[in-house]
Amino acid sequence: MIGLVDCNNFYVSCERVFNPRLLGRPVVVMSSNDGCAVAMSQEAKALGITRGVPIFQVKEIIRRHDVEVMSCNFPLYGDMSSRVMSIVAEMVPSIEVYSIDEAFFSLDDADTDTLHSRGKEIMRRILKSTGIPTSVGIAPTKTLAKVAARFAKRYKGYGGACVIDSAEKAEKALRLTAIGDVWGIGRRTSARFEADGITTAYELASMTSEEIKRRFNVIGQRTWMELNGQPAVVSEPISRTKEQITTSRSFARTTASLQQLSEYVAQFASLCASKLRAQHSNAMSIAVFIYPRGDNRGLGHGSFAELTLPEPTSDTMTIASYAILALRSIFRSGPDYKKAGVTITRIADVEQSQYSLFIPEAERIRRGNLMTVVDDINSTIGEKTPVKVAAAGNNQIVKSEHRSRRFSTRLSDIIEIKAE
DNA sequence: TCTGGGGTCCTAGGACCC
DNA sequence: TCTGGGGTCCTAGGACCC
Repeated sequence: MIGLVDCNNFYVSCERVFNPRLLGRPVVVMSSNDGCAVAMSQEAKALGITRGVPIFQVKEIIRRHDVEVMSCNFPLYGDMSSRVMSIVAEMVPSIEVYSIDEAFFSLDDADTDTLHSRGKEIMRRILKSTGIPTSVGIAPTKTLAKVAARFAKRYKGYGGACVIDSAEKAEKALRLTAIGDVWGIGRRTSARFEADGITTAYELASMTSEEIKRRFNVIGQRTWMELNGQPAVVSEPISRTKEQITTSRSFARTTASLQQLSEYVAQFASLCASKLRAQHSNAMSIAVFIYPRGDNRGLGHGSFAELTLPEPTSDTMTIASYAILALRSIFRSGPDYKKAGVTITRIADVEQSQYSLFIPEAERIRRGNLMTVVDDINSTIGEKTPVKVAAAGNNQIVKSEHRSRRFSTRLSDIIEIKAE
């Protein structure tokens, strides 16, 4: 059997751990730049605030009901996530961390009572050790475990943990699950199904395999198998190296200045480079994109440029200077820009990188040593004033007006308890 | 007026190889 | 006038996830 542990309203729950004043109240955590709602407490959901809605559209609800709005605080959520995951890892034979707030795990026993109580025990330990409430779903496949976890969340009777361990239970759950709520079936695919009169997960699971093969791609076929209890979604090896690394932001204020954009792009490139070094890789290619105001889809004509680097590298200075070259090739004076980003691709492990014959190895080694020192400084004493390329400037890019402190990762932000 | 960010997988089509 | 067959690799775009 496969289990799924899913943290409830994760970002909001993290904020509540360190700020009990938020308990029992409507709370919204906003996306970067304080733009959209990305996590809501139950109380905020009840007021009709939905995930992804722009904050300015719900201003009136926020004002009228005194909703607490928080800027997102990823260092906090990331740290809380790894605490939750390490607790789960101690309690199960194997774990696959699927996202910041979810993990699949394996369970070898098959008895329903044991499964249910083990699920509850995992929830209890996580809550006690971290303060984060969770839900658990257990079933023969990942897709069914997802269904089970939704049920655990939705219906109080399960006590937070739901087990699907028979055909009858699966059928009951699938009949109550809308097609678009199935893992792997998004907006586009569910619209296609609905046009054919298929509205529940049960109707999808009941199709014949010929029908599925004729009408859908392999993803649809896998989903169908999983709903019928046959595992088809393979496990990922833990901590795979990334094949693509992106850093992008919307700006607090739009800008028409090449100088300003160059600083932002240099910052994004630097961040990409340090993420690259953290996974011990080099990249061969760098792309820069800029969004003019009014272009929400992005990537209008001439707003994207990709360059090949002289050799595989993770050197901040090389990557930043190529990023600025790429930016200059697409920048036009006139429009206001509201967003930019840098993506590095063609990533390979340092040991497997094939370097240029014409760049002296000594230079490569010197740069590598320099980056190691920079990373060391920044990870130990560079908290507030990190060492960086001068081209990155010193400007705050995004708006983040309601951010909590980095309680669990920064000593100067540690929580204080005052005696009355 | 104001609307996130960072990923993965799959597929079709082009380029290329022998 | 007539001109093969079988394959790999890469990339862009679509769809999806949290």
